[in-house]
Amino acid sequence: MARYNFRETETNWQKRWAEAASFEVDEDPNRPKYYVLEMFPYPSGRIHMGHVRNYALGDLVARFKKAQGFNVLHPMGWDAFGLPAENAAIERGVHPAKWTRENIDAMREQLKRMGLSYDWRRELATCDPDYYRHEQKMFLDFHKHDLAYRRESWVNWDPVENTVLANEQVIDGRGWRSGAPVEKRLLSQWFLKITEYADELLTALDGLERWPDRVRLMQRNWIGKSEGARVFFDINGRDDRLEVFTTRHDTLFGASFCAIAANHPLASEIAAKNPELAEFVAKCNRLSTSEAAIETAEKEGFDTGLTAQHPFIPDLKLPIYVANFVLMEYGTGAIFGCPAHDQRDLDFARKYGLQVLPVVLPSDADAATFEVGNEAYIGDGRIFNSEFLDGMAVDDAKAEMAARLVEGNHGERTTSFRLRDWGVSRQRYWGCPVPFVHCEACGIVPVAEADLPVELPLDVDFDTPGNPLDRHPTWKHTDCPSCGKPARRETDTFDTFFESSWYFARFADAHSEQAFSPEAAKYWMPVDQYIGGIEHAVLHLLYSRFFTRALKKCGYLDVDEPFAGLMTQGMVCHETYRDMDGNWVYPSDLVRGSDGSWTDGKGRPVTTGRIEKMSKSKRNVVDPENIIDNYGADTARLFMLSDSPPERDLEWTEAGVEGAWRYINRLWRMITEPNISLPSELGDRPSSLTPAAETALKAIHKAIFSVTDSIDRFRFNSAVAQIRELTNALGELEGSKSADPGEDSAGDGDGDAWVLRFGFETLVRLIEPMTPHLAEELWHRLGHREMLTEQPWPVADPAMLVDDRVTVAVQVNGKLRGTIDVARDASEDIVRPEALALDTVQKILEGREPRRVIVVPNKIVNVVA
RNA sequence: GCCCCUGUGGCGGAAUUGGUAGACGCGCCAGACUCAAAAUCUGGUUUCUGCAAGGAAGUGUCAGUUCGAGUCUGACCGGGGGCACCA
Repeated sequence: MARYNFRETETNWQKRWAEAASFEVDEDPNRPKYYVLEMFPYPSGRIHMGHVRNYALGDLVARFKKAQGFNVLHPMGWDAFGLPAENAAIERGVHPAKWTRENIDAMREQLKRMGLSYDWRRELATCDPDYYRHEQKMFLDFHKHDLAYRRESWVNWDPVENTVLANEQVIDGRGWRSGAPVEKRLLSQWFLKITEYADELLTALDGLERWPDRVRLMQRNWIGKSEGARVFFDINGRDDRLEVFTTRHDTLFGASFCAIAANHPLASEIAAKNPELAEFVAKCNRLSTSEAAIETAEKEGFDTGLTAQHPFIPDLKLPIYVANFVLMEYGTGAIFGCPAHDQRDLDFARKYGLQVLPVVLPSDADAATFEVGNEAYIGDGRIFNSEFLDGMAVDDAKAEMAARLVEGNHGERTTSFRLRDWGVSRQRYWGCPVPFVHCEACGIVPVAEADLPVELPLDVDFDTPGNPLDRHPTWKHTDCPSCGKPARRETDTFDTFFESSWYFARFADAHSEQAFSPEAAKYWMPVDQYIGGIEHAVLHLLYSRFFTRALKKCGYLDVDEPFAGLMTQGMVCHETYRDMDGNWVYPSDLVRGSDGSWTDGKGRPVTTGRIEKMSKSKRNVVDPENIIDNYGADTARLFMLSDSPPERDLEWTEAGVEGAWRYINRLWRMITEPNISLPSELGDRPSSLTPAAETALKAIHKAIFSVTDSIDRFRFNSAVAQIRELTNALGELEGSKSADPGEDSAGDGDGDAWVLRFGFETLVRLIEPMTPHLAEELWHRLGHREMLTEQPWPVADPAMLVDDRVTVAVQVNGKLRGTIDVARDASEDIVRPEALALDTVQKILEGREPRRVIVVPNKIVNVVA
C-alpha cells in the first residue's frame, strides 16, 4: 500500500508555487482586494507552536479568500528590534544585528516549510534602516503636527533592564520582562499624544463590528473615560485656587478635606520650605506601585496647614493634605474627600479624625438615624444634608451641582481619561534612533529630513550596563541642524511598539522610497482580517489605531482604522510532567513503560501535571520542526485547526496529531486507490443516478455549503468535521460499490463513479486551505494540470441542499416519542394525523383528544395531552 | 473590590440561533485481516434499568417564561480573563 510521501510532496509543491509566483500580488482595480495579516513575529530564532497556530489560521483565511476570487495580500515580516538581541549580545558576545539576521534566516526557512501562501517579495525587517528611516520621518511629522512632544516626567524605571518602561509594560509593579520591582525616576522623555484621540479611539470601537467584544471592552476599560466635574476651591490666604476632579460632585456637601498628590506643584512648593513635608513626599515617591505595596500601604497624609474654601458653605474651610493615595497622573492630581461615600476617603478620615457626614441616603434608611461606620456607602439614594440638592436622586443632583458650579464660576463639567500619553523613549541600543539633536544654543532640534536615516552605529560594545549609544566615542557628536555648532544626538531609541504600529501599511508597498505610496495604501488598507494573540488586545492594537489616525493627520493615509476585522487566537497548551525531584520534563523525553506508566528515559517515574500554556520554563513544549519532520506541515496544520475553535485554547496532544495524520493517509488512499474506476475527467452529470449516488451527491453539495459557512464564521473546527463527514459519506458510497460490483453491469456504475469523482474533487478543493500540499498533489493525481491554488471555490447548488422527504420529530408534552417521515413542506393536514397515529402517541393519549397540537413545518410536532 | 467571559459523555468539542442533545475527532471495547504485532478495515460507546423490545434520567445548581429551553430571564455555585488607591 503506497503511503503518502509528505516529504517529497511538500517540498515539491513549495517549489512549484514559488516558481509559479502563485501568491505574489499587485494592485488590481478590477478585483476586490482582501488583506490578511498575522501578527509578525519577533525573530527569537525558532518558531513555536503559537506561531504555527497563528499562521495556519491566517493561511486558511488567505487561501479561502483567494479561491473565492479576491485579490489577496498576505505578507510576512519581522518585528526585529528589541531587548533579546541585546541580551544575546551581553550573554554570548554576538552582535544584535548578526544575531537578529541569523534568526530571521532560520525562521524564514521554518515558515517556508509550512507552505504558507505569503508574498515573500514584501518581506521586511524593522531593524533595516530602509524600514526605520520612514518612521523617523513620521516622528518628525508628528512633531510638526504637535503629536510628539518632550517633557520631564516620572517614569517607571526598571533597575535590571536599565530602561524606562511604559505603564503597560509594568505588571503588578514589576517589569514585564525582568520581573524586577519598578522604581520611579524623573527623566526627560518623548511622548506621543495619544490622549488627543482618547475620545475618538473610544467611540470608534463601536464601529469595529468584526472585532471580538472582549477586546473592545478591554480597550474601553483601558481608555477609561469618566464624566465628572472640576471643582475650584479658593485657597485661604492665597491668590491661587485648587482644582479638583470628581465624578461625585453630588456629594460636595459631604466634603471634609482636600488632598493633593505628592508631586502636585502646590506640594512641591510647600515642600521646598518644609523639610518634614519634603521627607513625606520623598517617602511617597519611594513607594512602589506594586500590588502588594498598594494593598498593605495605609492611607497617609501630611497636613499642609492650608485650607480650601467650600464653594457653597461660607464658613467651611477644608484642610488640604498631601496624601499618598492621590495620583498626579490622573485628573488634576487633587481631590476633595467625602468620607461617607468613598472608601479611601473614609479610611483617611478615620485615621485623621475628620468629619464623616452622609449626604446620600439609601432608600431603606432613615435620615435621622443613618450613619456610616467603617464602610462607605457608594450606592444610589436620595441626597440630604445638602441644601439645594436635598431630595434629589444622585444623577439629578450631579446635573444640578454641575450647573451651579458653572453658574457660580466654582467649576466646570469635564471628562477625564485613564489613558495617558505614550512615552516612546527607551534607553536602549537595539531600536530606532530618535531623530533629534540637542544643541546648547537652539535646544531640541529635529534632524533635517535629507539626513535621514539616523543609522544605528554597529561598532558598539556591551561590556558595561546601560546604553551603548551613550558611550559610543563619536556617534552622538554631530552639528546642530539649525545653527551648525557642535551638538549632541539624542541617544534614546523608540519603544519597539513604534515599529509594529505601522508595518501593516508598509506591506502595501514594502520597497517604496516613501513609507508607502498613497495609491498602494489606498488600495490595500485597511487590513481585512488581522489575526494574533489576545495578549496584544490593548497595547499593540491601541497604538496601531492611534498611529493610523496620526498618519492620516500627517497626510500619509486615508483610513481611520487599521484593522477592519480581528481574530484573537487562543494559546497552545500541553500537559506538564515532573520527575521525582520536581524538575520539569520535556514531553519528547518521556518513555512509556509496558504497564502504561511514564518514565523520563532513565527509568525514573514521571508524574503528569496540569495542562498549561506551552512555555520553556515548564518544558511542556513540542518543537514544530519535529512535527513537520515526522508528520509533515499539513498534519500539523490540520491538527491546529481541527480540535478547537480558533479563539479558544488548544491542547496539543500526540494522539490528536496521530488522528490528523491518519486522516491525511486515509484521504490519500481513498483518492489514489479508489475501489472503482473513476472517469478520467468530470464530464456532464449523468441523467440518472442510483438512490445511493443521489444521496452522496446531495451530501457533497451540503458539505460545500456548510464548510463555506463554517469558514466564513471562523468555525474552522466545524469545517474540518464537515469535511470528514463528507469523506465518510464518499467512503460509504465507494465501499458499497466494491461490495456489490454487479450493479455496474446494470448501467448505474457510471453515475456512481461520476459522483465519486465529483466528491473527490470537491473534497480536495475544500481541504486545500488547511492541507494545501496534500490537496495540490491529489488534485494533480486526479489528472489536472493546472494548479489547485488557482481553482475557484466550489459553489453549492441550492436545489441540492433540500431533501424531498424530511424526518419530523413527534413529541408529547415536549418529550420525544418518535419520528415520522413526510414529504417536505407537507401541510399540517397531512402531518398532524400521521403524528397522532404513532403507537407511542396513542398509548399516552389513551383515546382522548389532544388538548393542542403544535406543528412546525419540517421540524417538529408537539402533542399537548 | 469592579467589569467581562464560561460551565454539554471518559476527553476536545457540535447543535441550522427556541424545535430529534452529543455531529466530527480522541480514547476505550469487540470483531476482521495476520503465525504474531504494527498498520488498516467493520461495529459499538451519555448514564441508569432490562435477556430483549423498551423505559427512565440527562447540557453546573435552583427557580421562572414557553406547547417545547443546552439556547431566553433571575438567583446561586464552580472555572477563566481584564482592570484596580483612576477620585
